[in-house]
Amino acid sequence: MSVQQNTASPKVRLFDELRIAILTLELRPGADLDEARLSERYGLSRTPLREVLRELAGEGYVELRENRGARVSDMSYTTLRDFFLAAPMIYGAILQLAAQNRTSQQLDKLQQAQDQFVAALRMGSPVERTLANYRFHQITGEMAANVYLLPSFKRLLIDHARIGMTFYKPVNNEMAGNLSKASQQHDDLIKAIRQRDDVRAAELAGEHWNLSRGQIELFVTPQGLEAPLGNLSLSNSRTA
Amino acid sequence: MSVQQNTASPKVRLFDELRIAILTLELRPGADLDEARLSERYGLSRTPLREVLRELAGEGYVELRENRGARVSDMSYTTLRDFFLAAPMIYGAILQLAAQNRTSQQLDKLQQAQDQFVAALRMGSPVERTLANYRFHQITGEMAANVYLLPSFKRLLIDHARIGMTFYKPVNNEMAGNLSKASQQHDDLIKAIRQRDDVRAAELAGEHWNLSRGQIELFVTPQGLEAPLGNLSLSNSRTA
DNA sequence: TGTATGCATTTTGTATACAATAATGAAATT
DNA sequence: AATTTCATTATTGTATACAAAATGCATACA
Repeated sequence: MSVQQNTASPKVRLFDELRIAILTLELRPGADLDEARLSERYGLSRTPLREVLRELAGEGYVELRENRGARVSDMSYTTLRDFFLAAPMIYGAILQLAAQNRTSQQLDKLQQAQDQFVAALRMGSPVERTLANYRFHQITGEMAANVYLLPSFKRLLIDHARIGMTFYKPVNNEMAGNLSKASQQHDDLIKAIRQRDDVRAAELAGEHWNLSRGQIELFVTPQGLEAPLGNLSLSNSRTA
Repeated sequence: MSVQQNTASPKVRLFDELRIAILTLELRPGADLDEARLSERYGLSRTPLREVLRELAGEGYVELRENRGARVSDMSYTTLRDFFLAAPMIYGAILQLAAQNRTSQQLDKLQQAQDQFVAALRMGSPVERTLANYRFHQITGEMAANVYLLPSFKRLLIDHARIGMTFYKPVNNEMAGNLSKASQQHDDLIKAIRQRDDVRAAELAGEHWNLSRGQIELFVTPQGLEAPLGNLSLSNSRTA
């Protein structure tokens, strides 16, 4: 991870730590955010804390309810459906624009993010992997640099990270293989973006998305268990 | 306009009035928002005022700069280009989803908004026309009800209103005709949405967008003046 | 037993005072 | 005369105190 970070103001620190905690599900969707508790924990009075909560709400991390405090943005099967509808379109557009508009500095940053992603795949925790992947796509958003697309893109990235934390635990070989495929696709994306090949970038966006979707579906609709119903509880039926 | 509105809390009132003022260019892009002045004007202390500014920033109405106050979100030719890129895609998606998901109550609201739009066309000011059009499309956004698309859609609506205020002043017959065409397209959209015909709705979205784009282009690239260069300043050359 | 009512507690919302930072302008130096 | 420096002023950021609203709980009642 990067070195200096402690110079940031307490407000920025609070903002970032809450963001990370939400992205990594350390703060669960729907969790209540108590102002008094948070302000004490971060050594900040409630006034700036409330401002931070509003800024987080603006980006979709939390939801504010009048006279009833803030909570971490919820995720239901409805939002999962919304996600599946919106993500391919927005990701495609962002990556296409990224290929058109990227600067060479941004390209370097993207490569660094990918290096961290690879490192996280090899020996990192799910949290590190999720954050590295988040960072990779965040940079493509910066490259695209379209003020009208970014709000939705950022919102998608938040929940993609959270969905990933839920569903991307590789329990079998197929899932583990998917992760290395994802890494390969990142490399291909960098190449296309470097060459300013926006058509290829959009194409890769589609492939990357399909892989991601497949991974999620492996969890949402797992292969059914094989034991016949009546026998299921035989081996360890102690109660009743 | 609607009747009761004064029951709202001063905070909500401030929020809405600022929103309207920004949408109608009463507050110009880039304009400074002084906290002290605003808080005095609305009889609200700076604490809740600052919270309102952050909420407005979250939706893209204003931009916050650390230690340097808020200003109305800027518009440049860069953002205009971004707008042209993003708008057709997002509008199409929103209207398609609106046709799929609308409730009958929402349909009624949409018809009311269209009635107000027609009224504004007949005898209203540009401000009323812009706000009625804004409201119409805002309702289609509610119908679509996709949390990931809405942030970008809302951001587009803000600047579409502001661009409209700049460019939709009908100075000739073609422009006036465009407005009645737009109204006709709204009627067609309502019909498609009522029938849950999402394909037709997406198609109409494209047509509606093309009309809007043409209107803007009429202003951005007007027909050149015809007088030859050397003679241009002859008739009223008083200085030099 | 289930439901309503009112009080006590907790939590959120607002105002004000003060601290920190940025903007302004006058004086001094080159 | 132009530019830098420094003090003054204006504006933003934060802490605290208080007001308002919501929550939880005990009691009364059907």
